[in-house]
Amino acid sequence: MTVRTRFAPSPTGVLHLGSVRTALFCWLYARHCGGQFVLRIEDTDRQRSTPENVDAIVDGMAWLGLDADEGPFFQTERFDRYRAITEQWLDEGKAYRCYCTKEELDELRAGQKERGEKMRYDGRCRQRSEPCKAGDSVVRFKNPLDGDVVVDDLVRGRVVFSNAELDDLVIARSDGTPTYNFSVIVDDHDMKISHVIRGDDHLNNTPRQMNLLAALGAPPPAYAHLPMILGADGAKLSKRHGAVDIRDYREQGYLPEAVLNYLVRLGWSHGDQEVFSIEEMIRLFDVADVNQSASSFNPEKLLWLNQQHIISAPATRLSEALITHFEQAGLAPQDGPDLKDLADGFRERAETLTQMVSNARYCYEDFDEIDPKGAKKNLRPVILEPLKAVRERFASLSEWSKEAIGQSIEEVAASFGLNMGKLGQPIRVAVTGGTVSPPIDVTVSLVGRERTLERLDKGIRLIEARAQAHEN
RNA sequence: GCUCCCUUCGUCUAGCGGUUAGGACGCUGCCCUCUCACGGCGGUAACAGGGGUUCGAAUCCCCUAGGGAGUACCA
Repeated sequence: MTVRTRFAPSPTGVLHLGSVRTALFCWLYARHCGGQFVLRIEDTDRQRSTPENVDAIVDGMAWLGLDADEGPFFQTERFDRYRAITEQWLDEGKAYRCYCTKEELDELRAGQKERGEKMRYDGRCRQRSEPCKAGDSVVRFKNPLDGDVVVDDLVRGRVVFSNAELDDLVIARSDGTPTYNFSVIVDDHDMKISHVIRGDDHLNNTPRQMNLLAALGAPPPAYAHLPMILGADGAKLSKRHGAVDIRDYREQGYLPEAVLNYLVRLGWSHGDQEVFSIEEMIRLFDVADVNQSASSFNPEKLLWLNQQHIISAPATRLSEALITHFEQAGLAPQDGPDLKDLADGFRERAETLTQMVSNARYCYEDFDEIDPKGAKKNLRPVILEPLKAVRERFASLSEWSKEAIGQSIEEVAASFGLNMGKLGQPIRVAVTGGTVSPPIDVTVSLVGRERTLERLDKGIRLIEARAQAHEN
């Protein structure tokens, strides 16, 4: 049997961390098994579905690299198919029209609630024989009255539901459109889905769907219900924690492989391993290894993983991802060093790509002012002559390389009886305007000769002015 | 209310009858060091509670508590 999984989001919201985790597990399992992954947009709720949300889903999946083998399919394009089955079931007596009004149903539920009973439709229209003329009607499925439905869940184990707990659910609204549980099973069957991998919140729907599938004469797929992801405070994932558009993570400088790596470790593990490449995830992941308890979103760990992936990513990969962040920062890559060199110089000190760009700003743009504290501490008269000497050495270097630069600094420092720290930090402050940067040889080489000389001159003038002010 | 699911350090997790309960994030001490990082070596901190079963329970069973989901003409 070939494994076919599907990710079936509803475009009533954007693609967020929770839905991405579900998508990831579906995708990984399909890839792991050499099967297919299909994307299906469940847009039967026409009031709340929007084209913007469809874009958010499709774009988000593309950024993450969660490519579908089939789809996206849209349920709104399959209404004829659902209607045909509804009609057939009506003919076969597997479903019936229900004319109950909203008021009638509210009253029914209120009474049940008062008596402490389970709130459920009592099937009062089941026996109605005459094609009751008046008003709107919905179509309800005749759920079996007794017996059990057994779900052999891949992560949950065996879960048994009693049909007595289930009621006759609506499968077609009064406007003729299908409802969720119904369209899902028709599609899963038509699309030959072998494994339904979805959020825990659907476990309760599963017995209903299995009954529906049985009415269709279709064997049920394998089910795997994933534990939910909660917010950092243990409450339901909301805008406060991470239920934001997944594309925001791209904007904030996260690498998709880091996001996926973070997510795969929520509910799944492989020994002590924390960092996984996409290939490793595919090779090692199995839905049977997923655990059963909900987990909380931890932004710090995501950040750490992002840095780990930044550190290990090929420079070309980073340079491509960096471009959009330059635009965001109002910087032009051609105004400074090659992005690959930049990435190599800065990768160890950036948790995000946006951080990297902001840390490297002085490589692409001049700064107005030197950090006052750094200047006060490092640009002092004692360092004036060494700085001048370094400036001259830099000016006469035949080759502008990290090695040549480093050697120059070392030699000048030695000739003045200084250690690296005494000379390196003043250079850093003069050249970057701040006290933090990559190793000084790397920094200087990235800033470039022209800028370095200008900035050293500026620093030298500053010290001279200071010395003079001191004398007066 | 009813049905279903879940419960190991603050967080993510390992564990699948016998372990000094392991790893990771975070926090923290030290080392490395031209700054900041990265990295290395340590530290902090957990089996929700109560009953069983067993020679022996984090591991198996039951109860309680807590958390979550569903109970729609939402998905």
